[in-house]
Amino acid sequence: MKEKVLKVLNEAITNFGWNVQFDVNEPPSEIKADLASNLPIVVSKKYGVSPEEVFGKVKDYCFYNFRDYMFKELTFSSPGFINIVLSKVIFYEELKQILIQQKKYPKVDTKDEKVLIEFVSANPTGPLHIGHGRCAVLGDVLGNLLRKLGYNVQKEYYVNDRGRQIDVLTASVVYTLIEQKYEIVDEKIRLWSEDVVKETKYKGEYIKGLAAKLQDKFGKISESNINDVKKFIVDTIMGEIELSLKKFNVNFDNYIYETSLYETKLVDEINQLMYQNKLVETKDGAVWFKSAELTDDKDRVIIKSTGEPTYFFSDIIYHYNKVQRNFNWLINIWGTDHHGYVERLKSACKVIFDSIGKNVKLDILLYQLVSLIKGGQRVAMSTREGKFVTLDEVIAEVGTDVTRFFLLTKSPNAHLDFDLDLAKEHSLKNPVYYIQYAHTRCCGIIREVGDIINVSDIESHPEIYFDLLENYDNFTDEEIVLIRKLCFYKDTLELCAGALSLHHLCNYLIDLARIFHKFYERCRVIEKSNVVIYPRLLLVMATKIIFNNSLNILGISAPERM
RNA sequence: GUCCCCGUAGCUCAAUGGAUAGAGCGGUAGCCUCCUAAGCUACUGAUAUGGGUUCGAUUCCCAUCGGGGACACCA
Repeated sequence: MKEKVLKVLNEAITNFGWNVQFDVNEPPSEIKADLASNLPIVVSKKYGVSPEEVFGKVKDYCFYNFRDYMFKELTFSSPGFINIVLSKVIFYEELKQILIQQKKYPKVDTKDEKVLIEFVSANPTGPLHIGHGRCAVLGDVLGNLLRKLGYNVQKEYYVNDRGRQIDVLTASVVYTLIEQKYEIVDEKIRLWSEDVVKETKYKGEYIKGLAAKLQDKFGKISESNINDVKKFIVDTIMGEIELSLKKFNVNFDNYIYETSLYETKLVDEINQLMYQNKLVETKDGAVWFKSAELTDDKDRVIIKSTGEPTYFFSDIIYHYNKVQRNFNWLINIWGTDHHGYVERLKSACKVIFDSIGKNVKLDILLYQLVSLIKGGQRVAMSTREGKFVTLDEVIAEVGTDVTRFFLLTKSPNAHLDFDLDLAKEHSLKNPVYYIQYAHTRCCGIIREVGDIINVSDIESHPEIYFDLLENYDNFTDEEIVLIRKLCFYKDTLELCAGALSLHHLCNYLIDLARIFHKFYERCRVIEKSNVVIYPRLLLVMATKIIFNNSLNILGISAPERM
């Protein structure tokens, strides 16, 4: 809707030789217009023409070319806004598309970009907690949205299954086993694990569970099978993580393991690229990436003096690997605790992608961490210390729909306090139920109407009934507000895609639900004499479609009854 | 010390530089002979502080105060 108006207004100013950036937005509620634009004042500023004059010219142009089809009324308000009342034709046009396309609405052109969204990627060292949940839902829903808007999207989880943390994890589990059954572990491994846990170890309850499983699976643990033990521990934890994600209705297309990157030729290729382009140097027995020459404040190690690659090196390989798979829009979703790492990776990727002549967009989306409040106290979460409330526990307490919605309504940039007690108490009064209830009311009406007329007829051939809509002249305020809101659905999706955040859609839905509940109170579809008012029925059907489609993007259920 | 995010109603959060700052929860008072009252209506109530830029600032800039986070040959 906005897009169409924007296009016409742009055409108008181009016609007069002006070229400016301006907005088209919904005006404040006290202004009786569908859309408003700051175009007059913006042009006035740049070209020294009075806003009134700009308005006059634009109005004439719009009315001459698009009256009836698009504009009903254009008015000026100071200091330089143009208020737009749209013709009902354009609203009906959109409404018809909703009814015809149904689940497929809004149909869009296929986009060229091949998108890879990498998110969660929590280290396989323990269960997911609520912070991972936020990341999971942000990525999952962003993927759904971009898919809906015509992009080819893959959702990927990157598993860091090597490095020191895996050693510490393995040692922690083995050490726990030693405490219970000393003789199961060979001396060499015993000494190794005791040495590692002296410094740091994982302390959660789940470590004991893993130790028990280890005993069942291996019987005896020695140097010869320690790598299998590591793999078993990682696989077991990843199995749990995948289960949690599934319960949370988060779906990944692919899991990629860090170790698998080292089994390919990528490492040699990257090394060659780096040396060829003089991006690295050897110093103190380690290999350094010369990032200080880029945007970093100092150089960074990629191969330690022990010969072990660092996480940074793995990440360079991983991103190279993404591009090798022909993705050209990479979106990473990270916790804000990684913000210092953003520029480093971006600049490294840029030089490497440039050197192989690939044009790739890399967006790194940071979300603020979630603080869990329990008993009025902030709970510091630490996987290593075993202090956390798992995602599973939260879901069990308040449910998937409520948790997802709670995590999505807030802008990723906002700190988030998840008060577990409050969430439990409020789960029955959650806004998500307000939205779902509006949907069930749509279903209820359609069900009742079904007793009087054949509804599936209308659903399969809505175009036959459009005349009834167009010839219905006495729409009430509630109906007009509802129609307008439905027609702005697509704009909301575009807004979310532009901002890479779905909270706008959540707010839109709360708004739509309120508008629909009001409509429900004021505008009966079935009159007492069992007469069905068709235009209203079509509105209800369109509303139901919008609720369904958007809840589907959010991964939240749309129940028929509650 | 350097860097990043945030500070809006009693609480949890909205508001791509726009017009009289919006919701939900809570509180107060009403509304079911009628498509589910998990609803509707009315009232209640907020931009941390001080400057600046702008026709216009919750939004941008500077300072102050407060909260969270990051600054490894960890991942």
